[in-house]
Amino acid sequence: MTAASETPPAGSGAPVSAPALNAPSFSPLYQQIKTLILRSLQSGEWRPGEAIPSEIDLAARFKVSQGTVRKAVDELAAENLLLRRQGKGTFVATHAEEQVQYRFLRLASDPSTTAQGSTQREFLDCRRMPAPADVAAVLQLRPEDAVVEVRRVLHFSGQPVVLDDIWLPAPLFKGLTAERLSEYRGPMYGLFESEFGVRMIRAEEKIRAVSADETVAALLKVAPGTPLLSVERLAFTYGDQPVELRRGLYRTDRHYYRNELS
Amino acid sequence: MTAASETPPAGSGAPVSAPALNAPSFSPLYQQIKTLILRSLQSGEWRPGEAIPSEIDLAARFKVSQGTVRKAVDELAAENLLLRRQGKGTFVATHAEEQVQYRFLRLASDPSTTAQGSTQREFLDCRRMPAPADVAAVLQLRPEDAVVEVRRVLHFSGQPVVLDDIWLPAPLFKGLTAERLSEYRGPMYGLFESEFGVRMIRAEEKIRAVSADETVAALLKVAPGTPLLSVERLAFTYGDQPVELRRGLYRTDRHYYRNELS
DNA sequence: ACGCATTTGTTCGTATGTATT
DNA sequence: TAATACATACGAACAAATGCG
Repeated sequence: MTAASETPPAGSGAPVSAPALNAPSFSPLYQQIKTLILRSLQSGEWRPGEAIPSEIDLAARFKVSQGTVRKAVDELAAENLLLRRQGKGTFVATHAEEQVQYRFLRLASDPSTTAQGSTQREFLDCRRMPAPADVAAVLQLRPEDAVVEVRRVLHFSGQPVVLDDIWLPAPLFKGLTAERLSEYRGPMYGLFESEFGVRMIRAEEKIRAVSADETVAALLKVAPGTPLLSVERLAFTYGDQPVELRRGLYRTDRHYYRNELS
Repeated sequence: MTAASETPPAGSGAPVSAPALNAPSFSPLYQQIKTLILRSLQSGEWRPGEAIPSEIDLAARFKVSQGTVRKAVDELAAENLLLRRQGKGTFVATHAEEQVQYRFLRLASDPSTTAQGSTQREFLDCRRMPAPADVAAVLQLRPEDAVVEVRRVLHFSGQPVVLDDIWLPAPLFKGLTAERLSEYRGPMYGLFESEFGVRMIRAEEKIRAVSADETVAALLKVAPGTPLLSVERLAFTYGDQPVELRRGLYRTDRHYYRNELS
């Protein structure tokens, strides 16, 4: 991998990679710059919510043109890792201090019913334990590794709507307690960012329909057997590293999961 | 709306819009070009699967630089309306002849079970009828307007998995019959493109969990009361015009609805 | 209130690289 | 090999939004 800072291209559009090798590991300059920016994000050089250096500064730093930096930043912004604001700068994406809370929550409320009342969070449990086999598998842990297990309920307009069971690799979240979760104002991923330095940048969800069992029914205040949406989310940080497994059960009598296709 | 072909910008970056009006209807050049390309797509000047003119040709036609055309095309490609292929050209997106069939179907199969067997479609019904009130509302029709109602079942590896009820504005789909649907090889939206000139470019889905009633249970071969995924899709053509309402019920015992968050 | 500096956004032009036919 | 088309990269200038003095 030819570092751009090592081999500044000569005035014209000279190729950057070693021309000897015919193919396997070539990538355009802007992709290399993108990787370097990503590395700085991952290393914590710039923190969530902060501005990164201006395009001109980055161009000088990497010894490339502003346009090349621009294309790299464009892609990172398209992936929601960066946020561009004209006249102000380019900022590291964050789950905290965001206009719309819950960047990853795709729940919307029925128009016929409640006009988005307040949202409360209720933490039922937060304990350290050995990873269950299935959890360990998807989080790429060994079975004996410890995880933090969290159970919580989200209420909208006073009604329980979401029951979440969450598993996190314990080493990354030392000191996480129900108290800290309850005290924190704002989304859980915001807490993870600021207190534990773990940034969720992407997630995959698998959605199914299931029946409420007795326990779940009591927590969500529905009749046993009520159909619920099962949302299994695997969330990733930089480098496609899975750092959270979340199994959610959603009441969909007054809410629905919205999705856009294109 | 200042047409770019009317007022070619002077050598430097001169403003294009009438400077008298202080605000409401200004847009960057590339956005105007994007609108013009969109108009040509909508008018059918280029058909799905076909190549549009080269960037250089478009630049000459609209009297702008290649870079400006490029930015317009980039956005249309990002919205999946166009498809760029290096060395070959830029093509109008299509639902037919696509590597992955069913561009809009987010169903994936459990790894533990079947290795993606063949998919069969079974059309149970296709009739013309007055639009039900709720259907008319979301399709922006008057209650007396006619719609085509289609009911079908999708089978994967021989098992019924999806039951779809579909409503289409009848005037746009004259001559649509169960026979034509059955005969056509490939996705339904491919048929709509080639036979009726209706192109689905975007859709919104609302997902809930529901119980199978007697009728549905029989069709999907599950026990009554089985939880099913309810997927209500509203599909749009150019200009954000809704042209299809689809209510799907998915068995999620061997499949799941997958979604990516970022 | 005004203007200035900073930063991203837009637009042009040119040249070269890579993929396809 | 040559022609064509998209992809990358540079440079330059001006526009628009923001914040500060």
